[in-house]
Amino acid sequence: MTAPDYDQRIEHWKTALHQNGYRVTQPRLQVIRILAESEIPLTPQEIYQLSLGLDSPPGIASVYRTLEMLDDLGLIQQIHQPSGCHAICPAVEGHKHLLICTSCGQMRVVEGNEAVSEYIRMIEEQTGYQVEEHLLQLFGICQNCS
Amino acid sequence: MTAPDYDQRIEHWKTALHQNGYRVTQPRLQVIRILAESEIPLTPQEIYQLSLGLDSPPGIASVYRTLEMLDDLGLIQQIHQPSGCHAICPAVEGHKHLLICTSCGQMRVVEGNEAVSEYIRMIEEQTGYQVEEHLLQLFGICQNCS
DNA sequence: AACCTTACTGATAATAATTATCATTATCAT
DNA sequence: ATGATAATGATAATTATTATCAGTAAGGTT
Repeated sequence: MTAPDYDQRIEHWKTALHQNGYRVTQPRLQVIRILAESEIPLTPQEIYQLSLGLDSPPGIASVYRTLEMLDDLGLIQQIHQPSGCHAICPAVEGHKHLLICTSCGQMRVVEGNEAVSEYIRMIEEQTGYQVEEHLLQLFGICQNCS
Repeated sequence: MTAPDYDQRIEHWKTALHQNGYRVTQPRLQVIRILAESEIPLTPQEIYQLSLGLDSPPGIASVYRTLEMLDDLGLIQQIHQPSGCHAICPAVEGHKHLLICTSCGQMRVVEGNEAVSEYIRMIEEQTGYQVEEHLLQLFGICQNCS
């Protein structure tokens, strides 16, 4: 993610806090910066460990509280990896999916596709289910690592 | 899942244990039966709770040990739900996906599709990633619940 | 710019989930 | 039936997450 994108995301998140009646506090900003800056998904514990390098780092409880708030606002999402399930990254909006390198962990957002939507509609017809949500994540080796 | 399928799966799993040098013990069989029998994904703790209804139920440690073994053998897989990430079900082989009812939890296996494979190949070309694995799970409301 | 309300914080206790330890037991090849 | 040993149960240790509460800081108001 380039610098302007990065700053823009942070501004967007700060605005979202404001508009929802949350205060923009130092601990929250520290967690937000770590998340927005990272190119790989992070666990709550990893975020906490990274924060320890900062001046007056947040307590572990505030890390969890901030993540819960960001999740309520839909600003982050969980990554579900074969190796573990509590890594977190900025939420992917709309019809997009995550592509994650199993070697270096780098993540990349890719566009969804009409073919996938079509597949889901077909499954709905076949099964009678109303599909409300889908989880599609791709794992592989990125160009750097191969 | 019909009764013959159920028995067949248990026989298959027992054979797999044998062929990989694992002993077919009572605690393992108890966990295997609970998993094969269930129509919904179960957490380790739920499996343990269910086992308490049996004669001489396995210890919690054996439940975890059995799940680790079954996972190593590729016989089970984890379900990644928005609400939590440690539910377990028998592994889906080949190009199939899981469809899970967010109301009653019932799961159903659906066939994959050439369109999905095509989408993944397109992403590979666009990004230079070699996609080795993908996670596609659909969540919705089943016919019974709607 | 100082004040005031109260949402938020850090420290830590409590809870829950998972893993490690080890003496005893049960599996299964012989 | 026997013996080697993989596996077990009980429980301690570890790790992750959530709850509690007195003190603090954000930010609207004056």
